Amino acid sequence: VSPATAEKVERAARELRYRPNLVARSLRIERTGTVLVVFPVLANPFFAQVHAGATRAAAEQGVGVVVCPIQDEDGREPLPIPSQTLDGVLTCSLDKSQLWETWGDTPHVALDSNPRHGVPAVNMDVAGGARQAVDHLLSLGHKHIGFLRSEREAWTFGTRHRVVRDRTRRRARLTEVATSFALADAAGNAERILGVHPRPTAVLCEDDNLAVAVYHAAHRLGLRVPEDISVVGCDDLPLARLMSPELTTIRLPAEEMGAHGIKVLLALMAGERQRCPLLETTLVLRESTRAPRS
Amino acid sequence: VSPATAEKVERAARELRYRPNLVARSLRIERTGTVLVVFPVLANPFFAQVHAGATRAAAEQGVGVVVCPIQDEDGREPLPIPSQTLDGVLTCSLDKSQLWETWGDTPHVALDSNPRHGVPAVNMDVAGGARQAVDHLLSLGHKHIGFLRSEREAWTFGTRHRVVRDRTRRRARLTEVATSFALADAAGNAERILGVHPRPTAVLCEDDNLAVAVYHAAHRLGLRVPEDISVVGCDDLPLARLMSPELTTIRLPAEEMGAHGIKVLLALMAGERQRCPLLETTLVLRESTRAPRS
DNA sequence: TTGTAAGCGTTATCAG
DNA sequence: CTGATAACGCTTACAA
Repeated sequence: VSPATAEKVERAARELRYRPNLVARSLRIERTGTVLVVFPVLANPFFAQVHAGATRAAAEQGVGVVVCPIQDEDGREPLPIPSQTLDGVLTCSLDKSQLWETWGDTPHVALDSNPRHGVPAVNMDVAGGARQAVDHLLSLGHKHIGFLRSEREAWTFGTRHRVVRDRTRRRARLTEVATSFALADAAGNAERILGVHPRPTAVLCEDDNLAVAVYHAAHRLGLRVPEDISVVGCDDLPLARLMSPELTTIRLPAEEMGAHGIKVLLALMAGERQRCPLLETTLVLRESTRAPRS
Repeated sequence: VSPATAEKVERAARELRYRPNLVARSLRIERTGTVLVVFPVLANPFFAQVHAGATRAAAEQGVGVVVCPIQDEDGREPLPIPSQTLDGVLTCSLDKSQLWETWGDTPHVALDSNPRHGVPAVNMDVAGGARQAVDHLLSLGHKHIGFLRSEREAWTFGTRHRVVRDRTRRRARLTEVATSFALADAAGNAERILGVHPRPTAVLCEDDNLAVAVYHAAHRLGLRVPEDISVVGCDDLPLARLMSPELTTIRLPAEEMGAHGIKVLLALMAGERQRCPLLETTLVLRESTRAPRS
């Protein structure tokens, strides 16, 4: 374009306060440039990390990301889902296949979900992480392990549950307590698992926040971590390094999963179906685990 | 419509797997039925409550809500903002007027923000809440109050800061420490404020999470709450009732603000400008405050 | 009750 | 390099 006309056009645009109509543009080019990321709840640092990874990966391709949770923080009340004009949907930690119909045939990739649900899934090696955690406790000599697990049904929780049961079989006693992630529940259930007789010498938690509840309960019961009770968390939230003693926890590649999910989704939108490798998880050893008292 | 034709149409629709194109529909009716809610960060229960209120109020009018944070959890890295096709924008706890230009002239209401920024603002009585908290401590007889405040500039923090300074003037000594909300910072700064000589007998925190950090620091320094140090939080997160001792904190009407914000926004979209009353805040007295040792 | 046509604001194509 | 025109898929108004 000639610089002269370009200038003329730009001035006219400014004078008329011209704003391109993005809806019309989307209609014409047949894409909105936006994908939706759906989480169970908003206020969880793990999901925030997934989101950060997804958002940055999407931005690299000029795609925007908006978020929507399906529950409020108490984890009870379902929240309405926006039926929006979107290029794609990325769900995280949701197994509800009924929910997936909300978006008809818009491209959909699931993070941290059952890979057998017909939706391309990007997953972390949840089983491997759990295995490392259990093996760590067994190798320290623990013979009675508590498992403060999620009462919610989900692929992650299911696989973790299975691994913990299988791996402890004939090697240690296992005491399970199911809980919601709501703080009040977690606090009560943490006390319950520490109140079992005989008491477990170590507790495995589905989540770092639950580990906080266990610390809290231990404190109330006059037990010391890790002298009286070892604790292992999951997610490696920033919080984990600030607890005293610092929390041994399973690190999950949250950001990486978010970024990877977006790549698979964008590929899917372009018509290509990609292979999805399991993302690596590692046990981060800190101060909250040691051998049980003899 | 005749039931016969209706049936015929519906069958044809099913057979052809017809999906209405929402973009085309939006172009024609000139609205998308979606508003964007923007928060500083994702993983904060306070914002989650605001979101729940906003989402439910919007759903009542058939409007969907999507969310977007402008920072990642560390509070450092800015995240890209989706420039989307939206009917309106609700920002929460953001003062950055530059950011507001992102949405051109789409209707915009600001929550918890400076009312003098030309954008309709729905606010809580932050000043009143802070006043109650300070007065409570003064009436207990505290003569040296610590204020663990946010280092970020924002309308809320500014007003609270002003109230705390004005209200303590000539009535108590005031020791201020500014901090970010990042856990590592908070932990360090909590220790700093308790390390001051002479030590404050009470600490006021910008946020319940900061109060957790203060509890933590107190514990490390061998101080007991509230015998050695009184603590007051802000937000009344679910967490507050689970701390031991239970936290005295300023309750902010988060859900109400979200719902009210949506109402004002929808009215604005319809062309009406509404008055915005200050939403009530109350100090919730629990166990973390008492008179100082004499 | 059913069918037709115009128009929303873009982008893309094709003459001038 | 410029200007006119069709098409995206829907809603709405009006005619058959």
